[in-house]
Amino acid sequence: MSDQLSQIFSALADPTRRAILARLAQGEAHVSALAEPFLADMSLPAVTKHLKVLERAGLITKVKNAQWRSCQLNGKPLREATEWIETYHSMWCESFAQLDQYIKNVTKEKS
Amino acid sequence: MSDQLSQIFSALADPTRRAILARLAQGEAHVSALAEPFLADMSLPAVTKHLKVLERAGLITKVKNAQWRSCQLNGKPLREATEWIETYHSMWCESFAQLDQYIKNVTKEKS
DNA sequence: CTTATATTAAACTATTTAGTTAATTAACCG
DNA sequence: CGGTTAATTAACTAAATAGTTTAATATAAG
Repeated sequence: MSDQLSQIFSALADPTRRAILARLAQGEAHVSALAEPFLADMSLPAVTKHLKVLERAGLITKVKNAQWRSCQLNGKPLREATEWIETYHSMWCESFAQLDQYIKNVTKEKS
Repeated sequence: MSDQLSQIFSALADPTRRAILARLAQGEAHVSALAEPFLADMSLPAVTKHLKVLERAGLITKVKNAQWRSCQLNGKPLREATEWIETYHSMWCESFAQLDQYIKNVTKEKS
């Protein structure tokens, strides 16, 4: 699972991490601010770990600013993820593969 | 990790499963045909498990046809995945959040 | 210099995941 | 019926994941 695309999708496969990204879509924020909504459910080191997953996937970058780490969202990996999906999704929807197959099945059954 | 969106992204976070989906985008296929390109690297039960992950995520459906199980791609979950990404990706790119933040930082430093 | 704040690291545990081999089910075919 | 093909299930193992608590680091501020 070491390829970039797998890491991106894997990072997105967690509600906490998606919520963090949603928050960052409104602008950068430091770790404590990002962690605050989750501290009822999990510890701060747990959030740190989620941030590390997002960082390894390239979805966020951290900028050191005094004792704070300001996190910001990185659009490129998200684009790569949608591009992968769109390639095959559109192939499926627009290539009439489904219809082709349907016709094949019908003709096979008739013979 | 039981929510639908997490299951979809988690299913996509594996190169074997993405390859299976890519194959299915060209039309339906039964299990042995799908497994064939991977049998040098893994056993048939391993492929069966990957298909089960895809099925649980709603990405494929299996249709029983004699002793074959014909698998076909299901577009809807892929659409849900892209929709989630696009919501936050476009928010990030078009809302000038980055510029806003930049201005805030600059003015803060000046004071 | 000491103390408080922000964040990460270390060490550990429980659960999930991805794979294995061997056995089982189910349908077809001579 | 008996054998073959297609696919799954069972039982197991190794590695990864998500969380915990405690300890460490680094910067700021009195």
